[in-house]
Amino acid sequence: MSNEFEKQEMNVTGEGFLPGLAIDTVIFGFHDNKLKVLLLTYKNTGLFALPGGFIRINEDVNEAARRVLYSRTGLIDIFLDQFYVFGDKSRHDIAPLKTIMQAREFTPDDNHWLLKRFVSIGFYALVDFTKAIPTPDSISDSCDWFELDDLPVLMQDHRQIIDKALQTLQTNLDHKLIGFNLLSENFTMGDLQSLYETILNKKLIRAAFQRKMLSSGILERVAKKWTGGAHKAPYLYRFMAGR
Amino acid sequence: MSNEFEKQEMNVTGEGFLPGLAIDTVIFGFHDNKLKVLLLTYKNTGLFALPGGFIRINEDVNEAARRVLYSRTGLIDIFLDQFYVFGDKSRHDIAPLKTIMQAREFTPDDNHWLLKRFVSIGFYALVDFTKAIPTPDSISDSCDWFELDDLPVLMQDHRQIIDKALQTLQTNLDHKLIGFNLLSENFTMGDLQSLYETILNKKLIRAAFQRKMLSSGILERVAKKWTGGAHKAPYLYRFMAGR
DNA sequence: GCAAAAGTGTTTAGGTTACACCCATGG
DNA sequence: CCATGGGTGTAACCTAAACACTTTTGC
Repeated sequence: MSNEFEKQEMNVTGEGFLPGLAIDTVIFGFHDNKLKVLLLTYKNTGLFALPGGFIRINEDVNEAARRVLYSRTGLIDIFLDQFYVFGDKSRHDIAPLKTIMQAREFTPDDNHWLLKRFVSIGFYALVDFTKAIPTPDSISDSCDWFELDDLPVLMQDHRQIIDKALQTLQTNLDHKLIGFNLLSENFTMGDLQSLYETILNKKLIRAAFQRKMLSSGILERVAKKWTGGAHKAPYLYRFMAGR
Repeated sequence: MSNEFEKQEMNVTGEGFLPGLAIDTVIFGFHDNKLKVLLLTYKNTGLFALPGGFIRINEDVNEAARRVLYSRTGLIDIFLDQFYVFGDKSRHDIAPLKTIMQAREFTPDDNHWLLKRFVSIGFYALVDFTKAIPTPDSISDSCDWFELDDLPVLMQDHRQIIDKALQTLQTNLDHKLIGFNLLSENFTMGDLQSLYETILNKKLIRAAFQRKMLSSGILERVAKKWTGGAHKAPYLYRFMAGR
């Protein structure tokens, strides 16, 4: 179903899309106690990039971002938010784009629409790592998770976009209580704490963390317990639907 | 000096500007214990709008916003921040634009660049009311302060833009300590408190407010005192340069 | 039994609220 | 001298930090 979009993304005129405007999404996942982001890889070029896309003529900007998120992960109803517009003229850098196109046997004209200056609206998304199905787009070879503290060199200003997204996530984590979106439906308090510790990059006090979370009233204790380790079985918690 | 821009803003092709992309600025001021915003007025049309503008081909988006702010107020080095991108397709509403143009004896073609769909980047600015010199742009008749709780009907989605800007201001007021930008260089604690009360729309406890502000360490007490009322002379405070 | 992780109780510290009191000033 | 607004002191209150203790489980 996304074939139709993808064909359009590669068309020669850029017709059907708002000109000069793009979306870049920083898709965060959490696995093995590591924060990860989803990157597109271009195998024959050594280039890495954030998933992104363009806005269709008859589409809301936020809708376009959801479409990008869906087509890279297969997920809907996911936490997704704008965080910044990247609009410096200095970000205009056509070399990597030319490389990518040429690696696909396509030599673009110098005023090909993709080589024009773009202003990009940055979005960040929080997804359940186990549920996302990374899917490359029409001009990339693969789409994979990369650890946030072990990122490859990224094209254009995509590294700054990730940094700014992480900052936003850090400042909103407490305030908006959005961490759950990175975990599976049921999780232990330990899972949640190590998620927080990873995002904020600092140790938290176990007892204090537990009480703060419980007193916030948004966690529901699921009666079931865990099976596994050589220690007391932790409760499982769930984000309460009733806000 | 802004003549050059303004001529361009009215040109027929939109040449020199990024297509389909605009800036809208919510410029906040504070006077007589009222929060105000700067609006452009179109006298022969009954239309009101936020100051806005376009981004020049060779200009950063944030630069463009500073240029708009400068050309409407004469102010530089002002608090100015992005807060949201308004990109719904439903905001495309050409009727008011046609009205404005026709009121200026200009009947645009239906595919005039100004009548195309625009995505707008919302900025909010905090200015010293006494220092700003409201200045209309080339297509408006005047530029004036309006009380936030007594706004006229605004064109397109500008009312929603203001509402979202106010929300952003409210949530950032404590966190980022940006209130000072709305006052003159020196102010009393009472001034600051009534500013906070106006923005947050609730009464604050005097003693608690004073201590919180003083303990934040960003206020410097200026030795001079106030002349005036039938009561103890309050200290004047100043925002500390040393962050 | 012991180590490890989980859950909770208790004490302490720091910040906020509420209330009180004194200060300065103009009428 | 008193009403008014400004500044600070004090105690009550609440939340968070620090620490301790108990529970559960696999080895």
